Amino acid sequence: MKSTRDTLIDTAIGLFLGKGYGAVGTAEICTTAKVNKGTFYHFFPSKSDLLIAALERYASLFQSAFSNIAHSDMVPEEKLKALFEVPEKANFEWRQAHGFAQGCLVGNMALELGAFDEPVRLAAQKALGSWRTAVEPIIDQLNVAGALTNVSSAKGARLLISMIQGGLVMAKTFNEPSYISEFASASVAALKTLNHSGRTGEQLSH
Amino acid sequence: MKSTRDTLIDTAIGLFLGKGYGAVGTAEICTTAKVNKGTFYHFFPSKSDLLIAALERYASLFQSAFSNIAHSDMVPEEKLKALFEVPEKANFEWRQAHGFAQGCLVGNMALELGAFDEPVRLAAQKALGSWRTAVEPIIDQLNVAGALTNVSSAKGARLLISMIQGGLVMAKTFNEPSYISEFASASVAALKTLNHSGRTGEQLSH
DNA sequence: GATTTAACTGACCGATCAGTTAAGTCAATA
DNA sequence: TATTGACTTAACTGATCGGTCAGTTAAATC
Repeated sequence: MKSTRDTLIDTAIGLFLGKGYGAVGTAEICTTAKVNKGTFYHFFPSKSDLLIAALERYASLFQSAFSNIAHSDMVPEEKLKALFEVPEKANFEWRQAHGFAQGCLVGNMALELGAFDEPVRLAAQKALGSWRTAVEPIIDQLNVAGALTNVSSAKGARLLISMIQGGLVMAKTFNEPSYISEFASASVAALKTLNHSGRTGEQLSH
Repeated sequence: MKSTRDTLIDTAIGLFLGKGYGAVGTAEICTTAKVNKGTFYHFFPSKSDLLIAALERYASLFQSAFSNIAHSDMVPEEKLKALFEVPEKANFEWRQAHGFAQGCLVGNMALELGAFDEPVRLAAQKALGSWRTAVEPIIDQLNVAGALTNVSSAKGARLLISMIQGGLVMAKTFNEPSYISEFASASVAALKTLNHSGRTGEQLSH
């Protein structure tokens, strides 16, 4: 049996994904999770703190998925495609169940609250950072395989996360999840433009 | 002297950009615009309708900027870079004034409300569509110049809008506007992967 | 100068908001 | 058996929400 705290977090992930933060009240969270108001505030000092816990769990879910891909036995180019397909699959399933694309909790919350709720912005920043880190090994593998030349793994991974987030915005706006991976195969060519021809061992500036 | 209606729209653009939709009340909009509650509802049937008017104005502002670039005398590759620099400049200026990156009203609202407020989602969809259309001539110019081979202008332009939106998510999350155009120069290479080698005059499938 | 119209006023409404309070349940421990 | 403290309950608070409404003002129209 899932703990009450975990139930609240999972309920929050679902509701915030579906209706955003502002449009979901604590009362709705409680009735959905079948928990009383006081129980909510026993576990979380505020609605905002629940959101941060939700962001952390959501982030670790996708971090695992990205990390599994990075350390799988696919060839690096296949890994890139698989990366884009993780959120795309989630959005297709969500649309099947709810009628619309969900986007990504981290991107959604960052755009809704990031400008004035600093703890939330930092949680989103940490989430995207963790995803970037999970993806970095793939850039290194492409460097080793010769597909790339000494591309900064941080910058290369950031390009991938940025492209995925761009696709998520398009997917949610057009209610079309396939926009997420539409340009997955274009990402390799984009990465190649980041090629760095400095001496081996030299500190990268990016 | 700006009309009361226009004042409300401009005020809404600023407030919704800064704090999102849910976190801004009609009372705050009215006091900021120095307008009474009743006056607000004389011009707009609801808060949501004001948002849609704000989205339309915001969209046309950037549509003009993109269109001007497309029809300027720059070489096509310079135009691509200039495209990314429009929102980047806006975000730098906003951060200078308010301490944080604003993102983009269209992307922000699409992610916050797009899942359950269909008119807003459609307004955002229309906005992104108008930007895509404004950008399409650049793809055609790259085709003519030989930098691209028969790339679908719709798909190419969508790649650009998608990459810009991705950069905007990164910029707002990390409060770092330079992330918007970080991969502008990588976009040409990405566009080239869309090259289509079908017979001339053949209907493109995308 | 009578009438109509759009612009505008500000008090007001019920609903809902996030969050609080205090009483009680119950399993683990002493 | 007594005590403890994590957990749960449900009624409650003051503030704020989006939106309404009866009425005022001033300029245009006849």
